[in-house]
Amino acid sequence: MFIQIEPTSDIPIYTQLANQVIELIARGQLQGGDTLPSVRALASDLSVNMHTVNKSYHELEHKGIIRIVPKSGAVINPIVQDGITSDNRRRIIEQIKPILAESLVLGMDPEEIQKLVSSILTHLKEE
Amino acid sequence: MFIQIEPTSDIPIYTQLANQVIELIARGQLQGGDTLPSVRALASDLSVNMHTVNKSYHELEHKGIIRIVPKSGAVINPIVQDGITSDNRRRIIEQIKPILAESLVLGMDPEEIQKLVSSILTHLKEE
DNA sequence: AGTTCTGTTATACTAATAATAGAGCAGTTA
DNA sequence: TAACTGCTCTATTATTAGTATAACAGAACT
Repeated sequence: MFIQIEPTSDIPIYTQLANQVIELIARGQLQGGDTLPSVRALASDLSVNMHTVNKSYHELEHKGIIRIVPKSGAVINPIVQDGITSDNRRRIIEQIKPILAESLVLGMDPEEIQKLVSSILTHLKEE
Repeated sequence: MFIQIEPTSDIPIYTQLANQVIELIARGQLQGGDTLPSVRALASDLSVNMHTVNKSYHELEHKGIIRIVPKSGAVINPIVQDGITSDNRRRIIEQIKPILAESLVLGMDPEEIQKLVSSILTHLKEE
């Protein structure tokens, strides 16, 4: 588990943690069926409070990315093959639209944005 | 000014406001040189506190999208033609990467994501 | 000139969130 | 059995979001 937290960031710790877990899954370094460390173990590892890790795991569960088995552990769900939920799709659009609008206003043209997205996607897929 | 605030949203009011101004600019409904309403006027219009609007304007100024002329008003900067700042580009990447990773993990393939981005971009440019 | 409007600043308060801390419960696992 | 697990409860601290009111000084307008 290669996770690094920046305590001084303006991004909440539990969000940083959830994002990095998602990236690890996208990269294939974590796969469906793999288990995440226990909240206590990871908290100790990152020098962070147990409840912060717990909140992060529940956020991942709420997004449908892991499932938490009480008294046992957190397991990563296999990547869905039959497309994305319409709910999740709506959430993605709501998140990405303001960023795309900002990119346009800051002087990027649509082609440049497409290239940037493509570059990030391939960079995520590879190691 | 067609701006609508959802007070119950989990997105802060000043962020909602800044995002909608950015979208208006991206759509061309607001152009470089146009002035934004005074903080008091817009606050009264949206039934929101003056300081909330003020914070929103300063966020837009910090992003380089408007400039605030003290004792006068807030003016929209012309869209930069000679590309985006490397700083702004880095900020965009940091914001968009976790969303793209989440899209992948939730079952979208890269082509589908590209199409979605393209669709949002054209939808922003029109009307 | 004088009034109004402007962004700005300061202070104060409430509510919600982020993060930490410690204790305990009950089921799982070795 | 003993250690570990997620979970819950309570508590505290710090920060943020939003509202509220007041005052200042420059700009704009009549």
